[in-house]
Amino acid sequence: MTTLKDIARLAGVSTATVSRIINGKGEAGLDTIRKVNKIVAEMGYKPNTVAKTLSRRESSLIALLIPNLNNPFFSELVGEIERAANQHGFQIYLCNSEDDREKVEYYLETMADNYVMGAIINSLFVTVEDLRWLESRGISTITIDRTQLAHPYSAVAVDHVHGGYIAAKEVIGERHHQRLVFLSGPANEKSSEDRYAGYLKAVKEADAVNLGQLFGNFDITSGYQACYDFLQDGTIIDGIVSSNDAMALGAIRACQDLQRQVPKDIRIIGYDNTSYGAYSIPRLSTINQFKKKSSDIIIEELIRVHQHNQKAKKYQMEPELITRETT
Amino acid sequence: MTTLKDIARLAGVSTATVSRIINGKGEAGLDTIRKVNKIVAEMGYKPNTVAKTLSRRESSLIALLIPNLNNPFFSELVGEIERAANQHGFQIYLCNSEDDREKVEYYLETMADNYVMGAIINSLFVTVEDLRWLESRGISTITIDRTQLAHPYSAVAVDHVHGGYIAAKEVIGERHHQRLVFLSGPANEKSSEDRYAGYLKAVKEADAVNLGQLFGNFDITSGYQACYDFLQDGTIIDGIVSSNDAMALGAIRACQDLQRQVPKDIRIIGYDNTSYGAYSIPRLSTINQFKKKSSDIIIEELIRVHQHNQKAKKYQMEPELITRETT
DNA sequence: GCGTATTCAGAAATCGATTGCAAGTTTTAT
DNA sequence: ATAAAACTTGCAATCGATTTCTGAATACGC
Repeated sequence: MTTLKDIARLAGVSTATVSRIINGKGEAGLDTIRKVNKIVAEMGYKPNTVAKTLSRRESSLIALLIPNLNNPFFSELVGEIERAANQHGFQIYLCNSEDDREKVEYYLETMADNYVMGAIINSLFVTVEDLRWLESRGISTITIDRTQLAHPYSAVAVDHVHGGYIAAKEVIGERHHQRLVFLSGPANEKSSEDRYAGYLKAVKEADAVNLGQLFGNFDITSGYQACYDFLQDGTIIDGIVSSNDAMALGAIRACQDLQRQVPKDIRIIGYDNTSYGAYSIPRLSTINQFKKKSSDIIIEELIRVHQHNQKAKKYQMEPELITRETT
Repeated sequence: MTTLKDIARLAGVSTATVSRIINGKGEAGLDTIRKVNKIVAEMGYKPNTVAKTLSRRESSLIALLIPNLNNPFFSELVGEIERAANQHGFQIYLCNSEDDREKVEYYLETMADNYVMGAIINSLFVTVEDLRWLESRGISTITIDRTQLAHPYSAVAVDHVHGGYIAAKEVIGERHHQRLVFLSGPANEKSSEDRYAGYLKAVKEADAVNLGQLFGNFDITSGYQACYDFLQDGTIIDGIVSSNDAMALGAIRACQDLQRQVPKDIRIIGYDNTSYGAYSIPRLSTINQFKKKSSDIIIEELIRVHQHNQKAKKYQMEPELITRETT
């Protein structure tokens, strides 16, 4: 492999000069620049990433900490973030926490070890102290959605209160005295609680009855279980507002198994707008979260804060109702 | 941060000695070992990953090249591989190629740049030359499934011919003169073609009629489209054998939209055993691929070949039929 | 023409490890 | 007791960049 040294030797200058020219830093004579650039091009020289990382104490990786990949919301998000990061010359360091504090700690450490430029955090098990620790290691952070944190760093979140509100309104429609349940994520999960707050507001406004929350962990099996257990004894309800699509899909299946028709007997709405909901039977109504747009914002925010040393911002995305067949 | 130098100074020995002790390499006096270890523990010293990578020209990353994350087969696989890699102290460098040759090239380069220890390859756009190039850069490779390559490196694959065979047999059952179509992945996709071969064998044995292949790209939308277009004009078929679960789910939805009952009019089987198929309406019969076991094998094979310099092996996994409601 | 400001470019330290070589010390064999 | 073998350990080079400091060369003002 060609190294900086080789280029320097061939151009008859020092490595310092070559480095400066390549990075467009500081000064250099016009003809020196031309000569060096020519040789760089001829040799197809590319700086060694690892050496660069070591000496700058910063890599071109962005850490992405998520609880799992089974939930299509996350897998789709990872894809979008990867794309957005790529456009700015960054790669993804995937950290799959499985909602396990030990794995979270492991990954926080390896993020620092690898001098990642920034970290995108989505985990129930990351504390404000963790974010501070990352900051102390020169790592910018941004939390996305589904976190329960109040912190001074960057954040992108959908307006979940509003999302829960429009979801519940869609399920209720013009009807009166509707009996509803809220299919929630893990207890203490902030975004889920926000949606629940919006749901409660809609319930109140519409003179409906809230039969409480069912708790799941965002995956399809947990949604199925929670609904099946709840409906098994014949409890009559009119609608289910779910905290995500996967659990809603599980809920549909549970209704089917218990001979409740969707949407005739029970109307159901999901949250996230993942591709599986678009082709389920019946097609799932849901709330869209603009994953693509959020991803661009996330990456740009990280770069903005890190490179230009500007202060962190909070972003709020407006959720959007997508009506399909389950409501 | 504590560095090797600090430890060396505190222990009153050279960095060389500390390095040797930490890595269990070569020789060291028993009391020196004890002393150094004590100080290492006291200071909570952890070697700098990047420096180590630079000097050893090998990192603790394993590259994972996949076409996308939308297909749950991949997202579930990524999760399993990540888990398996972690157990051996490796992390994942996620390379999402989007089946785009340019992105593949980009990632092959960055793999080398980052001195990844090994690469797990699943892409239609990687050539044998690419694998050779990786080898020349000291990167062990293993291809998984869905590749069209004959190469001398490691590989894990399900016996897709057999998988296609048992899938088709399940759809056909004991019936005669069945009219079937095969819902395929992209043309030239080896594993899909293998399954097709197995399918053809079963068709022949059972005296059934093959109406040909429909092509998709493994995502749910493409499965829906392909089936919808094919069935729209009233063509009568008895069964669909799909190359993956996502497309099968799309196919179910297409049948529903065209008033064909599943499994009464048309029986459908998927492939991969992803979680969405377990809760669809009707529940999807499928072929299981042992993602977890494969993931362990993949990581262990990479380590075996790389660290112990042993020759590459090929692994064949036997597929397993999972009967649910669509057949 | 001379002092000063500005450019340009190199030497050398640094980032934080690993490792080949050689020297010094201890063991073992005879 | 002594030569040879086997351990321990340190020096210094290396991995491949970045960056501070400094000196030389050039430009500029008057």
